[in-house]
Amino acid sequence: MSRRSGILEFAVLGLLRESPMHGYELRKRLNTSLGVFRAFSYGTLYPCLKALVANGWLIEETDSAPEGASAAALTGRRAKIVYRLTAAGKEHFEELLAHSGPDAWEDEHFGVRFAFFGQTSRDVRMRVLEGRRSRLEERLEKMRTSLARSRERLDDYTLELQRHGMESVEREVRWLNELIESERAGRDQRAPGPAAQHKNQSGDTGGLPRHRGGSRPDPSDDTTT
Amino acid sequence: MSRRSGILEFAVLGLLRESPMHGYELRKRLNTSLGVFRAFSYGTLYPCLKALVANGWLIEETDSAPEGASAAALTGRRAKIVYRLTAAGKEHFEELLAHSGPDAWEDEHFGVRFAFFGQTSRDVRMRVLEGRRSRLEERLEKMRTSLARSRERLDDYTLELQRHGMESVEREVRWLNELIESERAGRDQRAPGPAAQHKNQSGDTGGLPRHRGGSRPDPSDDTTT
DNA sequence: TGCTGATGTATCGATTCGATACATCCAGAC
DNA sequence: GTCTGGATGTATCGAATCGATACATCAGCA
Repeated sequence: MSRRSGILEFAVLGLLRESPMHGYELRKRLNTSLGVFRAFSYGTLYPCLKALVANGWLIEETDSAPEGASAAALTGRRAKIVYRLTAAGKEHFEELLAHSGPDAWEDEHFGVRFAFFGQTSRDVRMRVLEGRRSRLEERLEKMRTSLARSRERLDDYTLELQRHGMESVEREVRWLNELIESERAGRDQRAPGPAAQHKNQSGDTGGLPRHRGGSRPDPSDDTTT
Repeated sequence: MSRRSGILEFAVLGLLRESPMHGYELRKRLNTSLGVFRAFSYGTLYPCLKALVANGWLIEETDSAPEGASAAALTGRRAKIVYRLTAAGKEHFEELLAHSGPDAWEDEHFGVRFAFFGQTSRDVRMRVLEGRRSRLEERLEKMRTSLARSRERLDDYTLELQRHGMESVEREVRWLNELIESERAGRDQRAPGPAAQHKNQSGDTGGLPRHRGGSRPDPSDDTTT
């Protein structure tokens, strides 16, 4: 259960909180709804689901008898497992939501955390946003240093690569600034309550930092895996 | 030797073409000079180096006797292996450079390919740039579709995540457009020759697409691994 | 003197990927 | 009518990769 699967677990719990789902659908959601960030494979998802069930956070229901009442057991229907969040699972997810430790703003986690900001308390949101920002600023600093050190021996294309990379990070920081700003502005004004549906009021709230970048393996790509 | 190691091989060969290096330095370069894209671990790099040596594309030289002439073998000095490109290796790299197949514009490859554009022929550059662009446009299309399908049931933060993701990709496309533009403009005007040092002439050439996004595991992060 | 941190090579277990097998169902072509 | 392709759906396996760590040398510096 390394860095990665931690966030998978979080995402699965979060998605199932909304409604029970099949593994298949879960994977699709993971790779589209949750922002362009990461394509988890079945080889990762199914073991994760099993682990969550073993922990008592999920239960699996075989959705038998889709039509006729008796047809169910008769035909020896295919498995079709629907995963549902248990009370314990919900509680566990709530705990995870409340964490705002450093890894919440690492690349692998931030996008998913952000996707569930709707059910995250305002102060945790703030901490994560600010943590993310300082993380990126550190990164920028390092990029600047290393660029300064090596500028001379680099050719144009490499330089352009560097420049563009930095610009992207800078853009992301600006974004975070807007988001933080708008969180500050909205203070005590809007309840942090779960799943607020305030539908993009006036301007727009700001923006979210592109998680793993605007380019990833193409989550919506239905390469079976 | 899956998708990934293919590009590692390419990058290693390319870096060693410039000058021989230790594995350690190689890794550093991989994670900084080559743009913010990917942190390869030693567990991947060293096996890769061995494979390249086995193929005859590299030779390893133990850089003995750093100071005194005889001190070398005496103390049983530490290994310190310098990798150097062989003629065969150089030839192989040249071949790789000439390829412009679909995977050249996949996320994992594009950044590295771009970093070596200095020694890539103009038409290959064009093909890769255009391939990349259409790849991203496909992606955008899918994102739009999936967003349209699910817009209603998504909360603000999720929506914002989507929006930002798309915007990043759009930005990247614009970038590619500028790059393609400027490649077209410079046609027959500047020799495609290796490592052109035309130092960012007037405006700027355009930009390169952020490879794995403006945010990656932090290549310059000296977490030993 | 001894400490710390950069340089440097190397490996190992755990995780994750990518491909694939297999099965069901439906819609549209023929 | 039935056949075929594609979406849905569960599941596993070998290979690739990661992340951590061990180990060793050397420079600076307190």
